[in-house]
Amino acid sequence: MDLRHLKYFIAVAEEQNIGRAATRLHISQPPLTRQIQQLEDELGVRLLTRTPRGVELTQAGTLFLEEARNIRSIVEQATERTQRAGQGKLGRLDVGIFGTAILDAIPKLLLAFRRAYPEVKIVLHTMNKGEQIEALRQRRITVGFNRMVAPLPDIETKLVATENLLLAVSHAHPLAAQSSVSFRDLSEHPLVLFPTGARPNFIDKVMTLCHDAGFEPQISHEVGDAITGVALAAGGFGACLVPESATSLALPGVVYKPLTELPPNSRVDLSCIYRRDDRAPILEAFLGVVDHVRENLLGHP
Amino acid sequence: MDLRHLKYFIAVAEEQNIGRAATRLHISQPPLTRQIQQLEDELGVRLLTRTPRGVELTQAGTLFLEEARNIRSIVEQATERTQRAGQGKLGRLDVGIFGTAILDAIPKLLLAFRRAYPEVKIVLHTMNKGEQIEALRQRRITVGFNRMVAPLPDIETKLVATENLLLAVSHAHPLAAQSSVSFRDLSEHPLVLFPTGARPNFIDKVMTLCHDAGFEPQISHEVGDAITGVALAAGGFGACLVPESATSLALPGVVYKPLTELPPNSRVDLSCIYRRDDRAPILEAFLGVVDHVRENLLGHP
DNA sequence: CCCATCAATACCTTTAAAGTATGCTTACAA
DNA sequence: TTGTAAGCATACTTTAAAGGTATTGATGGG
Repeated sequence: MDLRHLKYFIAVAEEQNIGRAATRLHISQPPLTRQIQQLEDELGVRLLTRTPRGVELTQAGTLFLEEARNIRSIVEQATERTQRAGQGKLGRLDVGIFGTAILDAIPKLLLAFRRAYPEVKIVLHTMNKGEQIEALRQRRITVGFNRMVAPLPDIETKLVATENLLLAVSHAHPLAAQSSVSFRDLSEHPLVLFPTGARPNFIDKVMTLCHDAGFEPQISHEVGDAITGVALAAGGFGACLVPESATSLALPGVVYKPLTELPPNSRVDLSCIYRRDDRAPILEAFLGVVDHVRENLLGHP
Repeated sequence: MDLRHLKYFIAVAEEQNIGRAATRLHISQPPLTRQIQQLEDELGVRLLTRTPRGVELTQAGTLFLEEARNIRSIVEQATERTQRAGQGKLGRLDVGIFGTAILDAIPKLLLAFRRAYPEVKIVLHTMNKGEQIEALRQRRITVGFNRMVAPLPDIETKLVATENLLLAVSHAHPLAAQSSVSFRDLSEHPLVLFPTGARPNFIDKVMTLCHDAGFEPQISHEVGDAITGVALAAGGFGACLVPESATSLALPGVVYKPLTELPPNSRVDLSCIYRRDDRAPILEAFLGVVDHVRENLLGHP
């Protein structure tokens, strides 16, 4: 049996007349007669009774008509769903997230993507940089978000945004009282740095900036993530350099101070990473949204 | 698209290798490659990524695999259901019923049929003889049950059972006291007859029997149906001749007396009627059950 | 660097679907 | 009753498409 048989049978059943059905199907009558006979033979069931004015359905034929219409509609739906999946409009996107970006840039991006592709299910996985790269290679995620990604042969990197550096300090901290804080002022105060884990990371960035500015930073603590860092700053354990998006972390007792006289390249980048060989339509769609959002929503130089 | 494409795609998806899938499908590799390409072209969707070791599914391909399996299973089910319908095992049987036979023979028959063909829905329609014939011609029913059916060119008749005549009388009736009642005794007593409506009917049968026995019956009342007739007999309005199956009607005050010295042909028949040109498998099935039940369950000479 | 594996392409064969012509049955009308 | 028209079925031809064989091209492993 064949989908053609179903189409033909539906036409014949609806016209109650093989000749008219043939006209409607843009074929001649004899092949249609034969296809219907073939269908009946294959099922071993008489679907039509031949009358002098045409044909009429048997009980089995009536049932088969319903079934045939049902099958055709299911095939149609399957086709459409597959096509939407092929256009990246239907399916699932596994995303690796990490760091302060989840406080600002990532939600904006994901919301924009969801608005454009509402039928794509977004699954978030919190993992650090090394885990993200591993997960990309094993195809457990399709995109990851991270900062300071070193180039890799199989992983493509796409800049999503750059942010200014701010200083998080307790309101009791001496720098909190200053109307403006220069980057060089940091040489006089112990710093809380983050994150620990895979290098190079934000710590290396800060160290480089300090060296470029001509001083060696006093390191108070190295902690795992921005939240811990800001919390320590709030508790007076030191000043903490954070990307702009961390200001969403409104912990009690914390003030965020802008910095003046920053060395060049002091902005921190947020990138998304994905397999260079991945041609999945959902990824293409996502990267399109990234481009679009970067131009419209996120701050950049 | 074609069911063949689905079958081929499922094989390829399961083998993850076009060559192996071709072997499994008993065709060679190139046509299979082409059929898959054709499917992809038609959908406009890439379903497979070609790898050096074979192929693997894209996200859209994974979705389409599910859809394809689903469609095939639905087609399979539709085929089976249609075949069962073609064998009279699935569908609907509209039955016209009437008279005292609904008290005994018809329930036995319908129960036997339901046991043999549990997936056939039986719909009962109470209608008299004329209505049954009309309904058969209009195909509103497929079989009817009746007594004393005159031959008709388009309606076939099949004897289901014959029954003896009994006399229903009030326990206060003079005949109730006799140890045996002869048919000729009826000449001395007024009779309640039924049914009114389409002739010839049971009334004509009784009249003919009386004439054959050499007397003119005294007619007390003519009523619409057996239940009314027996009720009148119970009330002392006269004796009422009934088929054996009416004894299921155990109205208070009624006794059923067998008759002796009955004239020949005194048994009453129950027949089923159906369109002579009807070849519906469910009807064939039903008639088969009728034959079977008549031999095993119902009394006959 | 070559070989094995596997998909893709080119070209030919075979199957089956579509077309044309015609026959057969039956209802309807003269 | 017979002629006629409508409509399905059959016989035969054409054409389109599925399948086969041989070969090429790409890629990872030894």
